[in-house]
Amino acid sequence: MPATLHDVSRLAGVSIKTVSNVINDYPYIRAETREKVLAAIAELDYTPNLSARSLRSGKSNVIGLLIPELRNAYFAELADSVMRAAAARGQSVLIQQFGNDRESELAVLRARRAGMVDGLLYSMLTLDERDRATIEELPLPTVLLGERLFNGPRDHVTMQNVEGAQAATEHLLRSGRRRLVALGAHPGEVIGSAGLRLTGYRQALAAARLPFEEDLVVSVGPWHRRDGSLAMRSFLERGVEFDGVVAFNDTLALGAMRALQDHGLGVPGDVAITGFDNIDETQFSMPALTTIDPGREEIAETAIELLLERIAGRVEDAPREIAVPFRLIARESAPLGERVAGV
Amino acid sequence: MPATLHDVSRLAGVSIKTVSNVINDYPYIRAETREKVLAAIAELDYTPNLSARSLRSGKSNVIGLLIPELRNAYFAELADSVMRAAAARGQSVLIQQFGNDRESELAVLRARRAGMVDGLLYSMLTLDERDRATIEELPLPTVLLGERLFNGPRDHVTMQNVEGAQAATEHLLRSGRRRLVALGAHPGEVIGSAGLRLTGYRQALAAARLPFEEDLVVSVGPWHRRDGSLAMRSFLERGVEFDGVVAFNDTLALGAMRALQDHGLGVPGDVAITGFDNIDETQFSMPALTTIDPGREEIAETAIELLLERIAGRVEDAPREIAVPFRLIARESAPLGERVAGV
DNA sequence: GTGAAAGCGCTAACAC
DNA sequence: GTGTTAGCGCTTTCAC
Repeated sequence: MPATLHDVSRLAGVSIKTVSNVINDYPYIRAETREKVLAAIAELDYTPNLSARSLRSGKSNVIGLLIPELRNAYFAELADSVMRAAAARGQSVLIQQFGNDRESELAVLRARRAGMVDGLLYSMLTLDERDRATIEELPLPTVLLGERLFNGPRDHVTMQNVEGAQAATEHLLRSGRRRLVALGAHPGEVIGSAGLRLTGYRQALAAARLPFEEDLVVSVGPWHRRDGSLAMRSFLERGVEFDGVVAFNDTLALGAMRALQDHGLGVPGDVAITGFDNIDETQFSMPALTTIDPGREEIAETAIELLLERIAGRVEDAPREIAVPFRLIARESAPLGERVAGV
Repeated sequence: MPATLHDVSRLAGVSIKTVSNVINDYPYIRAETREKVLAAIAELDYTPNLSARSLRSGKSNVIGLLIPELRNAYFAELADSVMRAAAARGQSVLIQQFGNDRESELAVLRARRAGMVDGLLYSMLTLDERDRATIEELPLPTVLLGERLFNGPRDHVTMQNVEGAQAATEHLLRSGRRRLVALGAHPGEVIGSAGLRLTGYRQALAAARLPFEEDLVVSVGPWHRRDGSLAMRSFLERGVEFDGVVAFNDTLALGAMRALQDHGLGVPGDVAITGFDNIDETQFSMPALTTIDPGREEIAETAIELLLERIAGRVEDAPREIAVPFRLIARESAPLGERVAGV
């Protein structure tokens, strides 16, 4: 049976209010009183009951993080960053995964954790414009992390998808590649990561006055390594000529790289390839992967910051949208300055 | 202002207890009453306040998961499995990372979340025998996942470190390799993962009547890809002959593989290599990594099960220790049946 | 500076 | 079957 404030106050010979004051660093307490209280706390090994505290105060200091799945390296690293940023501000993080389908994503949103969580960091995956109302009506302070629902109903911290993909594509073009596969498209999608990155790819081609060829666009559903690998394999069977790949994320790129090499193609000799996300692993792949660093740390910091402001009620104004700067990280899979002989 | 039980009861024209009964699926309620209550709940969009519920009931249905860090793929995948197992039983998971140093590990243990979490799943990293009392006195139901503190003070779900490492080593020996590097040792450690896996390695050598050579044991502190890569690089500089590597986890193996290939050595042609953990990525590395699958899913399921039993107070007996079965997964980096010409 | 007391929203005796 | 009520442990208003 854990000790309560009452136990402490009884042992210290003061009132419960005084104990509460000590715990909450209320400044005007006689030093001697504080000593007594602290001694009693130590003796009883007292810890405040957090349920009671949050029932009374209306704050739990817990933030919910809604992501597709942790076994996806990007989200694991994002969660890691979010938890560090949260911990630095005295907040805990309750993670909820919703997988890859719309139904469970909606289910997780519906399952409200009133009183258990003060706010939500939500990385959208499958929801879109028709779910705008759902997002708008979430009963908790919420900051969005995905890329859908622009001019959205909520604060939104985004990475620069279009610009990043454009930079990756331009990087390949600059090194002399001309026939670039876009790997990871989601047909019909416009404002999701896939749609935006495809836009960046197209913009880079247009700026270079190169034609956009449907033939070079490869659709891939989930962006896992296996999917990248399989998609590239079947693309190779089609016999379409190409000398570069703009993969829409790192795991796709790593999977594709594997398929290329299995097929006897050298990277970057025959085919140069870029990824997107800068997950840890890209530094250590063979070859090391050129990628776009979307600023994960900064996204996490900013999102937590915005959310805590909303929770504190410090801002009442319209939703804010913050685009975090990206960086192109040139590594071996698509070195800079290289010029290809063939093709 | 969210609706409360009172609001619902008022609107439905029944008492608060009746509403509570409906919510908690108390069986003996007139259908008509239940209808009225459900209608009121829907109209007010009522959700139970979880802080209040857990203050009152003493249960939060939240489980704490203490792990070193989520950016480590093994722990991300473990967390994923734990969260799925927990979700299937109506539990949420609050993850706390403590990094790689003893001090923050102790700090996380000390920071008790009384009332916020019903129990702990704790994957020990740096603590050892001298911390036995600390573990023993944790004020919450706790199930251990790491490998230290055998015959420990708590329920413990372990992977078969010794047996797994022995199987990996035997696998290499069976394919004709004779000079096997043990990669990832922690000098002086006995009952941690590194110590146990080294024991497995030694046992396999002994069983094959091969000498144990200190020269072939490579120490690596944290088991990240980079560390594996660097350690292998400096080992290569020493010029010691070898034809196989038993890496103590997958990321070490992947890093080492990279260093080997950079050095012009073929895998598995010149050097065969095995990992440990069976992280997703091992299927897609180049070459695909032979590894030990420690049974992550089953570990998660079992650990949650034991923990919930403890929380429910269904068991009062001595701590249980459960070793989950492992599997060797032979892939390209160390194929079975292969016989090497050289060396 | 410190104490008394109300009440956050819920569950569960207990009464009827 | 349903209602009344005490109280989980805390914060906070208001006295003094």
